[in-house]
Formats: sequence, C-alpha cells, structure tokens
Amino acid sequence: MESGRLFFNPSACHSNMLFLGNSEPIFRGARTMHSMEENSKRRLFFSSPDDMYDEEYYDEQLPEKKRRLTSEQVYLLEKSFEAENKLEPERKSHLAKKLGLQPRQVAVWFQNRRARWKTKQLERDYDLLKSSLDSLQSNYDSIVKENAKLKSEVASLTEKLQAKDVATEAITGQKDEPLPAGMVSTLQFSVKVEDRLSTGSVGSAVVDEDAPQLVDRGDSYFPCDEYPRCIGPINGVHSEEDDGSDDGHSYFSNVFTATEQEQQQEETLEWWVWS
DNA sequence: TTGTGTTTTATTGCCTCC
DNA sequence: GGAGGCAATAAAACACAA
Repeated sequence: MESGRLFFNPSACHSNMLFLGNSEPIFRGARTMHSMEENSKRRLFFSSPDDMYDEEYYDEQLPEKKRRLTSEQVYLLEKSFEAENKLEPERKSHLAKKLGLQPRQVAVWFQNRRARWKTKQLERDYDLLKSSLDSLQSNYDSIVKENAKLKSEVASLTEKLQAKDVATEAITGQKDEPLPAGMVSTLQFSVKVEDRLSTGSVGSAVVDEDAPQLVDRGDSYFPCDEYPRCIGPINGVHSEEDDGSDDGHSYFSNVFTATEQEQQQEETLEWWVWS
C-alpha cells in the first residue's frame, strides 16, 4: 500500500495553504484569488508526512502525481463516515489533525464518499424496484390465468343451466318458474365475479390506485415522500400467500368460496329441477 | 509491456442557507 | 456575501487481460 504522500506546497505550509494539481490553493476562499498567479507552480508530493518539512524534497520539484490516502487514513475516514456522513467543522479539523491531512482533503473525501454511497444506494433501490416489478408481474400473470379459468367455469355452468332449462320445458311443457331467492342471488354473485375478473379490476394492489401502496421505510435513497406512489420492495409486495387476509386465505378466497357455494347451489338446482 | 476500464482524489461551477 | 453541499468532470493511480 502506498504511504500517504501529501500534496503540500511547502512555501504555503506556513500560511496553512495547500496546493493541488495546477497548484491552486486547495482551500476555497483563497482559490479564486490565487488561481491565476499560481498556475505556473507545480504540484509537489511527499512520501510521508515528514517530507512536508524536508526542504530538499521541495527543491527536487518531482513530477506531478496524485497520491492516494493510506489504508489507515481511509479506515479512519470510513469509520467516521459510518458514524455520521456529514462533516461538521469541528470534526473535520479533528480528523484532519489526526490523519495528517488538510481539512479540505477530509472534506473532499467525505464529499466523494457521499457521492459513492448515493450511487450504491441508487443501485440497491433499482434492484429492489426491479424485483418488486418482477414479483408484481408474476402475480399479475397468475391473476390472468385464474381469470381465464373462472371464465371457462362460468361458461360451462351457463351451458349446463341452459340445457336444464330446455329439459324442464320439455318435461313440464312450461317455461321456467322463477328461481328461489337464494338461487337468484347465487347466480347474480356468479355474474359479479365474472365482471370483476373480466374488467381486470380485481382490487389488486397492482392496478388499483386506491389500494394501499406498501412502502419500505428503510434507508433507501429513493425519496418515497416525493414519490408517494412508489412501489415497495419485494418483501412488501402482496402475494397470494402472504396478503394478510384472514387465516391465511388467498386474496381471492371469497371468489373460491363462492365457487364452492355455486357447486352446492347447482346440486340444489338439480334436485329442484328433477324432483 | 501496453491498452483499457475502474477507482480515487481533486476541481469547478452552481445552488441553497444563514 | 460567505460557507458548505452537490453534480459533473478531469486526471492520476490502479487492476487486469492479452
């Protein structure tokens, strides 16, 4: 690992001025003021903090190079960043002293570290949203399949019903008498189910804007306050297995229950028609 | 060794806040 | 108006395959 060479211009050391690259003073206030007149100066480097005070080193005027921080410096900066990713002036000077760096270098390191953190966070958010999307897509696909299945069930039941009407008419020579109240409601319910499924608005969180959107409040970079419609992560996605509906039933438990009821009613109807 | 892609350090310019 | 933050960018350092 590199030893920490510092980019001090020795002539500026006394005035606490640091020069970099094109030899502009590193701290902000003086940068503009000095940038023009300092442009001709060359940047200097040090193999160790002690070199800063080695006059011969200054005279050598080594070629321009950028030096990396030592692993120890980086380690301490990382630890400090973990504790708090913003840098108040006191902490900046303290860290700078401790690490043998200029406060400006510490500030720049934090700045760049925040930028790296943000990039990573955006990547994580992207992955999260992508898996959420995949999950919702697969939920949607299964809903579409279920819809098709239920539609065909309804069609076959309707067909049976029509056949029975014809048979009844043939035997009794009469048109159908009105169905008993219970049976009417069952058929109406069945139609409702078909409507709901065929319109695609099955109360799904996928398509229903009024449905509560689950949003993870973790330390995601994604600004959910600004984007209230943003979709939560995969673990927040409603699936048929963990949709929070009572006693572990599917989101569509009422539909399936209705289908069972329908079957019972069908048996009753059969009995009613043939008895 | 060299070409190339990535990472790190630092600068610049603009914006916001006090 | 100065200080500090951020985005965009430059450029040196580094990693690594050919």
